[in-house]
Amino acid sequence: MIDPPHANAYIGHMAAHHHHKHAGASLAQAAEAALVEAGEQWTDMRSDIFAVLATFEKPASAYDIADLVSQRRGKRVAPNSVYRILDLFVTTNLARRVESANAYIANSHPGCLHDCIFLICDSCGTATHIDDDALTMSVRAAAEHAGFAQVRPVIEVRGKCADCD
Amino acid sequence: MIDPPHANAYIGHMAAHHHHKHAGASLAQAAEAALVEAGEQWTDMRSDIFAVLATFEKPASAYDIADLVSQRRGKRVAPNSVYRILDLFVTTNLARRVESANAYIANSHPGCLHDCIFLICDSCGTATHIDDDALTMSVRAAAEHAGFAQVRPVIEVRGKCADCD
DNA sequence: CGATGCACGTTACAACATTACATCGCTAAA
DNA sequence: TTTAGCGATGTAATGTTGTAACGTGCATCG
Repeated sequence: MIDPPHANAYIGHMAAHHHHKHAGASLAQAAEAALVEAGEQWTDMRSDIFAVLATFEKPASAYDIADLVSQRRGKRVAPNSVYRILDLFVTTNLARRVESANAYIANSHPGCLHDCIFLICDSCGTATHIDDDALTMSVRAAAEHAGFAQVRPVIEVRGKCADCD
Repeated sequence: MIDPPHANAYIGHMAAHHHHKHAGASLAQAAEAALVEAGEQWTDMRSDIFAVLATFEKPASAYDIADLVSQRRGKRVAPNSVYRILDLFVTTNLARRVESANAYIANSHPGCLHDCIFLICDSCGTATHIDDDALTMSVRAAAEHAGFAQVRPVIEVRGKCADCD
């Protein structure tokens, strides 16, 4: 089976659902709601860490966050504590880990669960994300076809963004 | 535009070209040829590092490799040196970096250039890879559609392999 | 009141990665 | 033949990312 050369052209699928993209206070509120919904507490520490994470344009390392949260609280917060909470955020879908950057980024629509595709600029480091469920579902399907279960796709694209190009 | 529910089903594309999958000595030979082809030298050190890398079933960390190469040579080889050579291997397509594992894996068909999809088992750590050019081209296209250039897709799927499932 | 559970603190350490500079061996120009 | 240059590797130090083990404070509930 051979695909014709044009078979791979990008079609521009859009997800079948619509997102309410949050920002600022609205985002924090949505995050709190999602975390409580998951049966977890919205503590001061978690709130601070989420707030700091949300201020970043680029994926933030746990250490970046630890530094800023330390400043904000006037007291050293160990990376350790930050990792614990970041892990919680990732499992509850409030944040994502960007594997190719060893860093984290706030989910701008928490509570809305699906795979996403990150585009990370090698020059300026900013990350944007695409939602293309057709594509991510195909990746999942390919993995399952190969006998994998409980799959968690990691789809990231490194390159030059439109600004840095 | 809304995709019908079945639109994401996995179709099972195969690449339009055929690979000669190398193993053992044949693989080392192919690697040497590819490196020389790229205008680089095939030194003893590079040969040893490639050989060690190729023995791994699972993605190998630079430190894993450093340890084994040190044994093999009876003399400490610093991680540093290993990283240098791994970087070279990655840029010349003799090896791939598995971002979600901070580790490297030999390319079983060096000289054959295309994106690949890794499946990494969370239980046993083994990695297999899928070639699905339709899928990877779609990812590239999606990124380019978003204004990215010089794109380098990182597509990995974490999960449970058929054996560990 | 005491027991339990959870969030967070503290310390130490392990794992991954880079930087700067030194040395060695080869080759090409003087 | 010397020596200047260059690529590959060695050495040492350091930076960054991630985890483990264990302690403390605080709320809730019997």
